[in-house]
Amino acid sequence: MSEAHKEPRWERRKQDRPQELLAAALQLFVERGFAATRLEDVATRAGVSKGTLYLYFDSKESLFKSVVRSNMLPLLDEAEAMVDGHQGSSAELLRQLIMRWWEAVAHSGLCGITKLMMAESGNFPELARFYHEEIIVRSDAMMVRILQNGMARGEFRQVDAESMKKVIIAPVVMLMLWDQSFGPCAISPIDPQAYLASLIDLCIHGLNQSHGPGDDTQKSHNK
Amino acid sequence: MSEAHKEPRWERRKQDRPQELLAAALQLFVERGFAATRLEDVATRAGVSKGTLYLYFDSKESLFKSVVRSNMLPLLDEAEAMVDGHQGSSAELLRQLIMRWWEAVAHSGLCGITKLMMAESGNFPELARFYHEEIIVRSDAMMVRILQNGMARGEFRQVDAESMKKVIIAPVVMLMLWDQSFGPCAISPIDPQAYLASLIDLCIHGLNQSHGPGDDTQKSHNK
Amino acid sequence: MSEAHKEPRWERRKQDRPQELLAAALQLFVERGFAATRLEDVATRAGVSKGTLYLYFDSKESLFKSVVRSNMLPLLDEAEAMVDGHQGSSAELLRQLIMRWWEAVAHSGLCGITKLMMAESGNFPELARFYHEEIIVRSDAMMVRILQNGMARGEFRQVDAESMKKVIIAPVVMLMLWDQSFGPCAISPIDPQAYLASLIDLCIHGLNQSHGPGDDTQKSHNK
Amino acid sequence: MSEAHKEPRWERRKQDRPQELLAAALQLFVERGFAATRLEDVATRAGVSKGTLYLYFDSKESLFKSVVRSNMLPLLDEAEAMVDGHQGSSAELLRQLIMRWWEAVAHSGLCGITKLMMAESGNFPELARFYHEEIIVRSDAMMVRILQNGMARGEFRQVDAESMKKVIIAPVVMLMLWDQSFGPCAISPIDPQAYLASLIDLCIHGLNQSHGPGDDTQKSHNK
DNA sequence: TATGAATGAGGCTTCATTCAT
DNA sequence: CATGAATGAAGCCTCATTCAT
Repeated sequence: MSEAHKEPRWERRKQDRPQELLAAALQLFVERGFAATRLEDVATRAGVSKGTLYLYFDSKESLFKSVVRSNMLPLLDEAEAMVDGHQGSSAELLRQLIMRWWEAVAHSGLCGITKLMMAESGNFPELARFYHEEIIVRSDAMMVRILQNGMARGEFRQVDAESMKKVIIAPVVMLMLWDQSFGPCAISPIDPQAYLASLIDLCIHGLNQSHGPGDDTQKSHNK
Repeated sequence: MSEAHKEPRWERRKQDRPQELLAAALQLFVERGFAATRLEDVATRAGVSKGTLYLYFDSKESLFKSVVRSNMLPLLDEAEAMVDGHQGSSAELLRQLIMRWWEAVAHSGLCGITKLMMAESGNFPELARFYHEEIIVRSDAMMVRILQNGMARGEFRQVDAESMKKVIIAPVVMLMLWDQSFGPCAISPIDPQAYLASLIDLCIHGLNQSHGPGDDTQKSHNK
Repeated sequence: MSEAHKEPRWERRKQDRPQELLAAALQLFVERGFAATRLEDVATRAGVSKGTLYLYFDSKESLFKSVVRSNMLPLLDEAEAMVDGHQGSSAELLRQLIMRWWEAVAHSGLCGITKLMMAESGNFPELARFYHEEIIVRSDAMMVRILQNGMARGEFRQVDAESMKKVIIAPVVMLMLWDQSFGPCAISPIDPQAYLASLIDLCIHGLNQSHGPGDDTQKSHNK
Repeated sequence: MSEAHKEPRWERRKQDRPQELLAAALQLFVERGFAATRLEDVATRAGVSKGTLYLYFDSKESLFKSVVRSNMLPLLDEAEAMVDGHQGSSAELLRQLIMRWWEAVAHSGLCGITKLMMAESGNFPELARFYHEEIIVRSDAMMVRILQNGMARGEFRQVDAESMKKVIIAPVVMLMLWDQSFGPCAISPIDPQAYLASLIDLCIHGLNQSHGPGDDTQKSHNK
C-alpha cells in the first residue's frame, strides 16, 4: 500500500513503451510506407495515446529513423558471428549462411525494414547512407569473404567475387521483399524452402571447381 | 503546299500532354513514393498548371495507375517476342534475354516502376494484383519455358524450374531496384555489365548438364 | 451556294442562344441552387461550349440575375391584366385568379424562380429587393385590391386585408414550392386541383359575409 | 469540499462543442445555403479552428445532416404532445396549435431549417426523404387528426381533410420562410401576430359548421 | 462567333504536433 | 507520465474565368 514499490506489471509496461511503439511503427511503416502511416494508428496499435508518442520520439521522422536503426544492427551482428565461427567446406558454409540467415530474418522485422529502406531511401538520404554502410556493406563483405576463401582453398573456381557476391545475395533479398510486397496477392505463393534449395543448388553447381570435359559452351560467353 | 495545312506546334503539344504528365509523374512517384509526391510538382515538371492535370486524369490514384500500366506492358510484349523468336541454344537464349532485358529496361521507366510497385503494393491491392498478373506471372512463365526447354533438349540438368525461375530472375530485379534506391548513395557503384556477366556465368555453370565424375557435392544438400 | 443568305436554321439558332442558355440555367439553378450549379453543365445542356456562355453573359452572377429577371416580369403582367379585366363577383374573381394563376404558372419557370429566390435571397440582396418589389409587392397589391373591393361591395366581411392577403397567397406559393422541393420525394403527391379547390373553399367560406340563411354563394363553386 | 473535484470551465466547454458547432452551422447554412457556407466560417463562429470541426463531424455533409436532424425532432415531439393532451373545442385546438407552434419555432432554428431543406432537398435526396417522413408527414397527420376530429364532433363542416391540411399548414410554413428570405428586405415587414390572427380567423370562419344563428364561439378568438 | 485547353484561387479534408489538464 | 482536445499548415480537387486559335 505504500508507494515504495509499485505494481511490477505496470512498471514493466512503462519500460517497454518505446519498444512497443517501435514495434507498432515498424509494422505500419512496412505495410503502408512512411508518408501513409499515421502516428495515431501507431499509438493506437501500441495501446497508448497520440500524445504519449511524443514523450519518446521527437517527430515522425525521428521515430522512423529509430525504427530502422533499432531493427538492423542486432541481426547483422548475429550473422557475422556465424560466419566467423564456421568450420567446414565453403559450400557448406554458404548453404548454412543462407539457410540460417533466412531463419533468423524470416519472422523478424528485417524483411520489412529492407522493403522500407528500398521505398524510402529517396526521401531519407542520410538514413539510406547509414543503412548502406551498416547493413549492405557488411553483408557484402561477408559474402565476399566466403567466396574468396572458397577460391583460395580450391573449392570454388575463379569468379569475380565483387560482382558475384551481389548476384548471390540478390535472391535472398528478393525473398525478403516478396513477403512484404506481392506475397499477399500471389496466387501460388513462394515456398521459401524450395526456393532457397534452388538457390543453393545453383550456387554450388555454379561455383563448383571441377567440371568434366566438354563443357566448352560457356567459354564463349565468358569472353 | 508546305504551309497549306499548317501543323501548329501547339497542336502537337496538346496531343502530348498525357505523355508528358505520365513521364513527369513517373519520375516523381519513383523518386518520392506515391504519398510524398505532390500533384503540383508533377504538373510543374510537365510544364503545366495543377488544374491541367485533371483534364487528363481523374485523380492522383488514377494518374498513378496510368503510370504503372502505360510503362509496363510494352516491355513485356517485347521480351516475350524475343523468347518466341529465338533460335539457338538455351544457354544463349538465357544470356540474350538477360542482357537485352537490361538494355531495354535500363533507360526506361521500368526500373522505377518495379521499385514503385514494391513500395506501394500494400496501398493499392488492386493495382498490385494487376501488376502481379500482367508482369510477374508473365515474366515467370517466360523463364520457366526457357528452363524446361533447356532440360527437354538435354542442355540443362534437371532442376526444379518453378523455384529456379524466381532465383534467376531475382538478381535482375535487384539490379533494377538498386538503381532506384541505394545506387545513388553507394560508394562503389555496381557495374551492371560485370554484375550481369556474373549472373549469366553462375547460371550457365549452375545449370550445365555435363559434369565430370565425382560431382558428389549435391548429395550433401539433400542430406 | 453564294454566301448572301446562310442556312436559316443556323441563323435562328444563333439568335436563340441566349434564350437556350437562360432556359438551361434556370433548370439547373432551380434544381441545385446557385453555388452547386456548374457553368459547364449549363453550357452542355444548352448545347454549346463553356466559352460560348461568356459571349452572352459576363459572369455566373450575371447569368443568374438574367435568369431571374427574364423569367419574372412577363408572368406578372399577364396576371395583372387578368385582374384588371375581370367582371363578376369578388368570390368568382378570387376563384378565377387562383385557378388561372396556377394554370399559367404551373409549367412555367416561375415555380422554380420562386424557390430559387427563396434559397438565394440571402446571397443576392440586391436581386432579392428587385424580386420583392417587382413580384411580391405587385402580387400582394393584386390580392389586396380583390379583398378590399369585395369588402366594399359587401360581398366579403370585414377582415384585415393587409394580413389576409398574405395568408391567402401563401398556399398558392407553397404549391409552387412543393413542386420544386419535396414533390419528387413525396409518396402521396399533392393533387393541385383538389388542393386549390380546398383553398378556394376555405377562402370563400371564410370570407363570406352572410352567415345567416341564404348564403347561396357557395353553390356556384360546386357548380 | 468546494474545490475538491473542481468542475473546470474547460470541461464544460468540451461537452458543448458539438452544440456550439451545430448552432454556428445552422446560422450560416440558413444564411448562405449549403454550398456557399465555408467550414472555416462555421468553425470561427463557434470559436474553434477548422480542424476541430472534424473531431465532431465527419464531413461538411455530415454536419449538414446533423444540423437538420438535431433541430427538427424535438419540436415535432412537443407539438404532437400538445395535440394529444388537448382538451376543449377543435377550433381552440387549432388556434392554440398554430400560435404555440409559432412561438416555439420563431426563435428556434426551425424556421431556417425549413428554408434550408426547401433549398437543398434537390442536393440531398436522402436527407429530403428523411425530412419528409419525419417532419412533413407527421405535421400533416397532426393537422388531419384535428380536422377529422372536428368534423366527427360536428364542430367543423365536412371538408376534404387531405387537401385542407396542406392549405392550412401552408401559411404557417410561409411565415417561417418569409423570415428567412424576403423578410429582411421587405419595406413593410409582416406582423406575425396579425398574420396568424388572420389565418386563424379565416380557418375558423371557413371551417365553421353552423351558419345559422348562435355560432358565437369564434367571436372570442377574434378579440 | 465558337471552341476547349489552360489557369489558379479557393474550399474540403487530413494529420503531425502542441499543450492544458 | 499520460491524455486527447485543439491547432493550422499543406495537399487534393473543383470550377469560374480567360484566351489562342
